[in-house]
Amino acid sequence: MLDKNYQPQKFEGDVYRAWEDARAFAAGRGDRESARPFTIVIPPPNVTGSLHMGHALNNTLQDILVRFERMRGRDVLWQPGTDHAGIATQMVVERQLMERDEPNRRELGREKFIKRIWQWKEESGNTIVGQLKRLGASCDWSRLRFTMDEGLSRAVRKVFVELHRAGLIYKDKRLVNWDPELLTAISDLEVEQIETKGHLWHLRYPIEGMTFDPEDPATFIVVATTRPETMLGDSAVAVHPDDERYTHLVGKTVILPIVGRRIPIIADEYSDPEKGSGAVKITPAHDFNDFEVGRRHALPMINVLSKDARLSLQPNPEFTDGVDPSPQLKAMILEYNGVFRFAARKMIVDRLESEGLLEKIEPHVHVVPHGDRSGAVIEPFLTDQWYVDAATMAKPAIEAVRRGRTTFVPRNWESTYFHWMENIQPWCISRQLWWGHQIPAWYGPDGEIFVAEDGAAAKAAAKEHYGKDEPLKRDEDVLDTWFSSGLWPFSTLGWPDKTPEVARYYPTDVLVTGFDIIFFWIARMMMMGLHFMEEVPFRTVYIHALVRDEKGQKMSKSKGNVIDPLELIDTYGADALRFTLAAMAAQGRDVKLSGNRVEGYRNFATKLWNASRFAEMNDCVPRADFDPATARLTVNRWIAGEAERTAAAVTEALEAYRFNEAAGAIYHFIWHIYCDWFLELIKPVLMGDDAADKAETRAMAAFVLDHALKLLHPFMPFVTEELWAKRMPQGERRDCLLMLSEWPTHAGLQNAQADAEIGWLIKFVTEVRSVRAEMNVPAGAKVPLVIAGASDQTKARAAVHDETLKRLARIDTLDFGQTPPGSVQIVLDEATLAMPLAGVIDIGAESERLKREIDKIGSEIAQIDAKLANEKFVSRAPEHVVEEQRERKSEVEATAVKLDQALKRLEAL
RNA sequence: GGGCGGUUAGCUCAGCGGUAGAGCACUACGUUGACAUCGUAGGGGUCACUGGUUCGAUCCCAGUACCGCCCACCA
Repeated sequence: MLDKNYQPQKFEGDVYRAWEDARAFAAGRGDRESARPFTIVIPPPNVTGSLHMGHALNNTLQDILVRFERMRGRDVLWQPGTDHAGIATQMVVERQLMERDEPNRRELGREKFIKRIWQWKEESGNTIVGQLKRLGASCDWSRLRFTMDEGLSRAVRKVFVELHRAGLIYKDKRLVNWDPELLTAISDLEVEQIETKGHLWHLRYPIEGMTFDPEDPATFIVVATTRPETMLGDSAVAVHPDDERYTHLVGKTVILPIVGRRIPIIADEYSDPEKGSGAVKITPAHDFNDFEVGRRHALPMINVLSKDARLSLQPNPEFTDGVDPSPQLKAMILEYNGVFRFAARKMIVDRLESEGLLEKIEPHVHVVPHGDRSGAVIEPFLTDQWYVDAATMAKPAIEAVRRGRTTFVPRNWESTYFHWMENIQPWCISRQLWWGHQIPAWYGPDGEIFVAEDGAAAKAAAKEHYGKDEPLKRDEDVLDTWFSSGLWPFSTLGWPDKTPEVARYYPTDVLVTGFDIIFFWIARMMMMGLHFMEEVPFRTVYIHALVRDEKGQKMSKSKGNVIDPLELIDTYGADALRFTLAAMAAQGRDVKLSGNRVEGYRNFATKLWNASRFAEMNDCVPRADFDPATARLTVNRWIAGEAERTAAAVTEALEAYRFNEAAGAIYHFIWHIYCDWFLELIKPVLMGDDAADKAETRAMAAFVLDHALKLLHPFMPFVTEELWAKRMPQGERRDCLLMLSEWPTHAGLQNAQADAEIGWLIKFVTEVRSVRAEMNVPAGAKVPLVIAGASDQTKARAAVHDETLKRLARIDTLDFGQTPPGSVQIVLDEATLAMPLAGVIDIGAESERLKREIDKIGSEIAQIDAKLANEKFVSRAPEHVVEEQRERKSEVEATAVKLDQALKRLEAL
């Protein structure tokens, strides 16, 4: 017996356990050995993470696909796992140490700190796995992987070594995005450009050989800068070669204020005459553009900052222009060193101002790079880092998408992918962190680098190189988290071992993810997959939207507009949340989530629950020997056809990744066809006493309900599985789980005659109800009805469905004959439905109603006439469109005639 | 600066070269033998604007306005 109410909290956990107990999620099940595999790798959530709405959407869509294909008989592998998320995780544990007043990271030391993180990971690292289970995710959990598992770490080392050997990984000294708070390099992608109100300082640099006079512009050159503190590291002033204002100065030298260093005025096209003063200071060690200018002109790169963004001036020849520092300079260095960058800015501006070297300060809006994790202003910083030659590796990855070996859905994301890949920069992969894959590179005493998969191999290589054993020191840095994520589609399958899984499940079928990680992740997987597996990692990339709040804003903790999916699951059930996300996941549009939408779909689950209760109460039990194609009753033939059409629509939509259309189709079928009409139409049969009709109808009601449960299962797995089992007469689970049952693929159940007849029936009932309501006939009142002018077909139909019509339209007697005087009249095809309600209704109102109908239909006739009178329309529009209009015209005209007659009858009273 | 997307009912969104749709909200009625987490009926839209293509445009094309996102850019 089903409970009276739908209460998802009561069974979702049990249903999930039943699936797990049956090992229903496992790939390579015995019954699917010869089946085609279907593979999805999960975008691994951070171990630190807990389920947010983005995960909920992402995993719901994957689960829908996976359940759909599993029911279609494929051998499904949905490969789960989590990501070690280098910076994020390290920060979480550091924060925890701080909160607990425990020794910090540095005090602990690397080894103990890493141990601590592992400990944390064991304790609370898998909360998100439990949360994904609550969502209903049918991953093969027995294959759960973590990016820092030994196997995956081995893959990382092998990839590093091989790419290094191929010259695709190299070490280089160049500017990186340096996070002075986290004290690590980060990649371009981890930098967020934030528009900031700042200032533009115009500085006067005195020209050598002239006596500086603030009143005489000929004695100095003005440079504009947003970062005056970096002027200590200037090594040139650049002007545009064509800028006539400055031509006479090119080749001259200026004396860098405060420092006194002599630096050249150079001509370089980088300088933009429109910007600032047209002359720009060049600080190669602290600006990406200046770095390039510096390289072109072989300028010294003078670093004036420390790793934590304090002034750090070295009185070396580079800094002092080769001369011994003066006592004043020494004093200045002492004064400035250790001053934080923004404080230094003020000190320097003040000093320049006092010396008459500050021309003006303008307010200035510009974008400033910030670290996406720390929020700190990023410092371009000159360091040694490891890089991947992304430009080379991108080439096959671009080609693969161009040739359609991997396809994006929706297609337009391909241009985003191409644009980025074609302009890709060297990828900085080293991070000055402790948590992650330590770079497999060792250094000899003379700095020689030995890249090898382990220490022993490095040692051997060193021995061969030096001719004897030398002490080696391992690179302390770790790899960018995305380096290991890039291997995910094959490292999770056991690569570099030649496992059966690699052979069977790679390449994967589809990757489901948000557009925000196209660059971070998709691009890297493409590069790595093509290089190491010589095959794309996935055939299709389905890009879904971002989930926003109901006002369309991105959810964020700071805005406080975060909707917690787990709370929605608690309140409405996982199925309601899943269905909402699927129904709103139209391609190319963000998902704006509102709570009452979820509530609406919870109500849908309730509806289904109650329909199942109805089936239960009426002994509508599936019968193994029942063949829906043999149904005799029109209503049963009709519903079978509708079920078949719906299956086709859902299937087609899912194949095209149109989740919202698939969801819409099954929703409409269950609620508005099966419940609203079919169940109402069969009540008289079920209450009646024709045993054969009853048996057929029960079997059909059960068959179609099962069919609907299957179609709905990918979207609402819990309630469908529960109903599948519980509504059986024994109240016991069948040996077969719904999730492992077969997807409906019937054909030949449609029947045009049945469709027409039930269509007529529905129109009949709807029209009568509508007119009753309009005429204020009390809802409870039963009225007589006479059908005038009925054809034989109509008479037959009315006779067969006599009880149904009476029940649904609230009619007490249903006869054929002439329209009685004083009737409310409805034109239905060739017939007129008359309800003799003289005395009950207002004749005037009825006459008004008929006139409105006549007006409406008149304007439609006019519209059609205008079209048909248009010679161009008749000659140029496709034949079937013209024919359609002609047919429509004759139908509508016939109706108009009948309406006129009806009105005349009424007025004749 | 480069690119992408959006503008359809009060709200959130589908859709489409030929009668404009859903959910929620709203109004009226309703304890009809699954369901008030419901049923029946109803109101509500110049499909942002301007041109063009077409027999016909909400839909295709161009432009405009507004909104949003991505990439680039510390003068």
